Amino acid sequence: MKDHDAIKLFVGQIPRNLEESDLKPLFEEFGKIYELTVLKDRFTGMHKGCAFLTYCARDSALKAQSALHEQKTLPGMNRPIQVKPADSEGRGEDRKLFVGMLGKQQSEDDVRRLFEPFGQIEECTILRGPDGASKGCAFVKYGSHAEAQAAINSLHGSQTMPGASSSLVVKFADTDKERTLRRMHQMAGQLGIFNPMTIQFGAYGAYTQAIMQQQAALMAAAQGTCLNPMAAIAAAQMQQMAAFNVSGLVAAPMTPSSGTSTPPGISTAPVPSIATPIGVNGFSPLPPQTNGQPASETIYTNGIHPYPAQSPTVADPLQQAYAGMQHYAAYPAAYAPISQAFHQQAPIIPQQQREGPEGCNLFIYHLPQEFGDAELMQMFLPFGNVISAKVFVDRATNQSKCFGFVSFDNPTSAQAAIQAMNGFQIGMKRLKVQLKRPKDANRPY
DNA sequence: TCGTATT
Repeated sequence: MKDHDAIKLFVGQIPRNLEESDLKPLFEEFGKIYELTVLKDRFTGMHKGCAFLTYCARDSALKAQSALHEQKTLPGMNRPIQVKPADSEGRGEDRKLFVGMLGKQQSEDDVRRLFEPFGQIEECTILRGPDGASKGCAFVKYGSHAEAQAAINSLHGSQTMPGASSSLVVKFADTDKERTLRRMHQMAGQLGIFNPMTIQFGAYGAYTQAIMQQQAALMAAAQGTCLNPMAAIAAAQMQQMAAFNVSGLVAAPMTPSSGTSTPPGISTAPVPSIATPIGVNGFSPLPPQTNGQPASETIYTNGIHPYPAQSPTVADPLQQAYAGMQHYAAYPAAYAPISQAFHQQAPIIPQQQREGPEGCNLFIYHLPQEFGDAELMQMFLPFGNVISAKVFVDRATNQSKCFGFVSFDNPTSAQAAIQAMNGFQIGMKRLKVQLKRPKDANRPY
């Protein structure tokens, strides 16, 4: 039915209105298709904009890749179609071996001779330092996974090379992903990033700062437009609260039981309170509401507001902002268990809609590294009804790329958000908030 | 630095 060495292709940048039957003709011209599957969300059935494609013949896949990959843009897409081997195919890593515990004086030829009996060697590289001295290890790539496996079976631990401290190591080389992960862990070790305490405080700190400054921006806007004594009073009150909150949050110990012998914030003891919502669910770090105001409901549905749209009036953002501030002020560790339970029950509602109407979609750059979709949403909620908030994430590292999109359901909210948030300082950076580039409307049919 | 999605 299909070649034993067939390649499964990943196809990206597919318009979400195209199904298998629409795509088939496009790909069939390169050969007989064995399987073509559009990826769908497992719960909602939502089209993910990509597909897997396997031809019966390996050659067809290669032809399709070279003819289509980055070569052609499907209607309605901004970027060219992607056609390349799926991640599951590995990047040749499944036939590449890492060889350790070689003798320092062994050459590439020596290693080749050792590995030749098990198959066709495509690549053989000794790892060397800057001075050219062997590091005692190498990469050997075979033509197939089976050959590589045979080499492992026969050679791993089979002998000890002169000058090596233990027997020969022969294993599959790390995949790119494994390498990246390893690097991340190394960096994390140096920076202490993966200490749960640190990452939570990092997120919370930046988030708090963003909220505080956001309040200031909102108040400035309110004062500027209203010239109303009440606004001035409200502003003064909120500034006071901001000061209170900052000191309360950052300086106070987070739990009564932690840190008797370590300073607050550096404790390595388990911290069940604030840590859990962010770390486990990626939810907003805001605590449960205590005052009956609606501003924080969104938090518990992972940023999706379960109620009809808030009106984008001046009063509404202020009210919400105010409610948010009270949460910070009032948040004690005692809320932790409630907060935790609440978060665990929060429904996961996948975002159905990504993009709003023209003029409603914002592009945001210079986001703090630790901001996720939820924080982005939270930050723009005061300006109107947020349809979606998406932070771009590097797929290999799961790290934010520090930019994202926010979509409102109306242009007025979008403009208000630009007014208030563009140039907004967070840490060392200033947010860049602008309308998303409109996708090219005048494409020749 | 412009909606990236890998069963």
